[in-house]
Amino acid sequence: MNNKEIEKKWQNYWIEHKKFEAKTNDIKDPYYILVEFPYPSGAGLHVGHVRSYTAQDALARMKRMQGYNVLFPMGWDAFGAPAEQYAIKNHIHPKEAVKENIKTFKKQMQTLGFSFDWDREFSTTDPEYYKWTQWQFLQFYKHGMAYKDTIPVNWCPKCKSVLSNEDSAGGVCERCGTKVIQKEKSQWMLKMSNYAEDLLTGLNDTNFAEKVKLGQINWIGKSVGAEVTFKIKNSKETFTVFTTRCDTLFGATYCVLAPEHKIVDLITTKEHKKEVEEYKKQCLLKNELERTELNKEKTGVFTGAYAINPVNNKEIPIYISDYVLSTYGTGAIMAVPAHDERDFEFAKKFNIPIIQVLEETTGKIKENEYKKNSIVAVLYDEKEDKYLTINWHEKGGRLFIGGTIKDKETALECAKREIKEETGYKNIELISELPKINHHYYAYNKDKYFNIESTGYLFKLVNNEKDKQNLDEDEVFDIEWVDKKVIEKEITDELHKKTYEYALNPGPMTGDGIHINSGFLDGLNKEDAVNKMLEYLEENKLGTKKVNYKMRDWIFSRQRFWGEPIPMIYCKNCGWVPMNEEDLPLLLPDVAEYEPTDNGESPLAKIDEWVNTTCPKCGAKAKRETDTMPNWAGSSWYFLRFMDPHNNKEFAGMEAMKYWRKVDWYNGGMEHTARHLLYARFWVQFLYNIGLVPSKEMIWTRVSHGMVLGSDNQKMSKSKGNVINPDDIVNEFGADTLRTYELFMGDYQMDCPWNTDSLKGCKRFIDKVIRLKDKVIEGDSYSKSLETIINKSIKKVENDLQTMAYNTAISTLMILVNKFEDEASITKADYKVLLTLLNPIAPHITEELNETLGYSPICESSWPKYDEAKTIDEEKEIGVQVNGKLRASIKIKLDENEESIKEKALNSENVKKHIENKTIIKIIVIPNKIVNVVVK
RNA sequence: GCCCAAGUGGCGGAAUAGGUAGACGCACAGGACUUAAAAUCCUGCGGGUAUAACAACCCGUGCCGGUUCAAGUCCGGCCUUGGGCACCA
Repeated sequence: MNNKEIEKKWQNYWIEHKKFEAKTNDIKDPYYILVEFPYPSGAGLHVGHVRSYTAQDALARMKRMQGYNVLFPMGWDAFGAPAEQYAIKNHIHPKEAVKENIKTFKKQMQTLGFSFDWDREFSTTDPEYYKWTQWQFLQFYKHGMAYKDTIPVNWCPKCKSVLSNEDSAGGVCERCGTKVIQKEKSQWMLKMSNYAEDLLTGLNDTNFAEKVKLGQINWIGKSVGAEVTFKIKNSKETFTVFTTRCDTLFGATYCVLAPEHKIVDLITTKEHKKEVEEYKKQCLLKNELERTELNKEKTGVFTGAYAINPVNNKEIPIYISDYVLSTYGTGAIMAVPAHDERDFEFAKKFNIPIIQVLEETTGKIKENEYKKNSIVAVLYDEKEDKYLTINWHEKGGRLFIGGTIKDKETALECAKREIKEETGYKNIELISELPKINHHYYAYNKDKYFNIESTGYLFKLVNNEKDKQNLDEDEVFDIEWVDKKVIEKEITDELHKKTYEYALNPGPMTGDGIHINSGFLDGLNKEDAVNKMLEYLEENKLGTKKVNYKMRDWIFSRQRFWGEPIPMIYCKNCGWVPMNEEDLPLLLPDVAEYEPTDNGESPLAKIDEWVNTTCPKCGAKAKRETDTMPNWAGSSWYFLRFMDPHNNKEFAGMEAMKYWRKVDWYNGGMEHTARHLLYARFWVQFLYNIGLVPSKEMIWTRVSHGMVLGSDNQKMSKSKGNVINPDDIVNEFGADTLRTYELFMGDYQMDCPWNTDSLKGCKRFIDKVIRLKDKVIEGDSYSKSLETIINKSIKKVENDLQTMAYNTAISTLMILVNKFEDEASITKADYKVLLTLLNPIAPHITEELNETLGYSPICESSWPKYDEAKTIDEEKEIGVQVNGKLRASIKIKLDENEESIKEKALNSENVKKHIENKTIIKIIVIPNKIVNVVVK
């Protein structure tokens, strides 16, 4: 028989005998394996799909043999724009296109032998399914979790169409290239922000990969801070800012309001009205991308108003700028340019004072320190690209110019004086004053500990004119101009090093340190100062502790045809009224035109007989909502439906869900780990809170796979011509070869390029397995010579399949096969165990070969057990090192005593050579691993 | 800019807990079988010094430094690539 016949034979066998049917309430333990259901595109199955489905299939097949009741379902996430586009073009109903595509996908999946339970198949576009998606939306609405709000959307003025973020990448319409603008639109929203904290803490009840959890955490974007209220000079208005750094309040030198902030118009003075109006207008013209991406240069205008800093009553100017978002926090900030990147940039541009309130600390703090103020001056010669340094040689190494500030002298005067005294240079120009540093050190010549506040300066050399130096007796050093490299290598003093860094990269100090210029916070570090300030604000009713999240509410409306209709009705008398639950599903109409309307309404808006209805509450004439749900809706709960797919009374029965508990193993693409998973968890948590699912988290482990790239290491795409069609591979090499190769190609969780030559290697491996059958002799126990490697292999393959190390599972089997080949004959038992271990990966050929041995099908047998004692070699070769270098290897018996190992090691010829005339300091023996002889 | 992941032969990739780096496969080279090809089998395959051959030695897991008897693996500092977020105060 050829490949195709064998594959067909077994695929039929599995289906006819319902081998993969998952029965709810089986007495066996449940195990739910889920792989993201695909969008059935016209392009057919991608080799990337094949990789993850095969991986999950292998796990499912092994788990079944291990005695679990495995639920391994498949379905279709078939709503979405491509089907709608196709429909517009060809004037057919998208459901027809979807039907065709599903047929293709399913056929492809079946030729690959995936062990899905097809009895549970459904599509999100089935009315029996989306009925429940709509029903769940109504629950959101009834529990106050869905509301309408006006939100700006991406709008293409030429296509007259609302665009998703993907369709408007780069700020232009994907189809016609017109610049996308923002248009306000009333949309349905789900109050997901209410769940921010629960979605965060819920992660503790999951076993997601760390990076997946991190993705969730970042998306939620929790930050703890304070809201502080500012009064306005000569006005009754106040405004509140959100800050995570209330410890820097003494350093606030201005405030910024988002241009959309409500009080802008109320506080803007007459003199500034025009500018403010103009700026606001500009902001409106910009689309979201321009506001965010074109952030090279800060813009903004002064309102003429002054805020009163509540901690020191200083008057500070209020600006408006679009670098403050109206949608986050309070839409207003206090700006601390000395300690925030953005504020620093803005302050530099608008010449706003910068007040340092936090000093970085360097050196080690000691008791009984003497305090003083000093400077470090960096003098730069632009022409030579060199810096002036003082070389104390052994007495203190290389430093910049430093010195102590005298009484009645400013820091700047001190810096200039020191340069002149120590080096003689007198024509210098100040470039910048650098942030102050709090430094602790020990002075050998004085035998004292010092704590200094050092001000750094960067000067430029104007010319080489010099006065005579004016040195103390103990000041013996060389003055040297050196370049960057020397500085980076030779200046090791922490204070000078740090000063140099500041000179090189002017910017705010955003790290930790100790507070200065901060009244009651002086001397505290960041954390303590934050807490103390919070206390102070709350005591004096100036502000409160506050938590903010980046995560916003979920915009749930799409102006599309091909999505679940939102089951809401607008009545002039009653407002928005939910449909009666018993009237669900609200079906999509059977029409053949799907062009959007000119004003950006969904295509549904044009279908009068569908739109016009009566109010469920008062019976008056009313209109249906014409927006549909986003693609994410149907996929937010499909894994629940798989637990009870034919239920026509509920979306899924509690009993069934309690039996299956949760998804044990969920595999999907990395690109979905943030949003899809977050939406799904939110959906489940809501259902849990209203008592409809058994636990708050319904997914236990989430893992992600790498992409299969083209052989050119690029993403596969038609335009690059590097697409591999799985059908071609199955035709030429067979499904088992393709499956084996896809798992063998590399680390499952990493991207990996396709290589047809490598695939041929897997074909060779399968052929070898087939040829082994000629060596099989009777015998129902393992050959003595193969016992150890067989036990080892069972252990390794079993372990690898459940840790996604598919590639090493296969290499283990290759090693086993090579070993079998070396034998003159192998027993039936030997062969059977090989076939069973390989079966999850290559199910067809292994079933066929197994049948020729006269055994019952592998899918009806159980997974082999290994004997731990027989997985260990009796004799082992270990390395012998001398001073960490490998010099010999010796054979040892399992658990041989240390003395005898040492003796063997020391007696190896090459080891003897290397320890000759040397003293053995110690001999390290790591049992069964290595010996290291340390000599001197 | 920030966060995450990854850098190992000609290539895909191994290396469980710090313990013989390069498993397994591909490609390549030589040989066997064959009229021939395919298939199959055998041998070699990180770089270098060296040798008739063996042995032996040196270097080697992105770069620099550290910890350790011992580092691909741990620590500190960089560089490069890929992915995610992107003015979130």
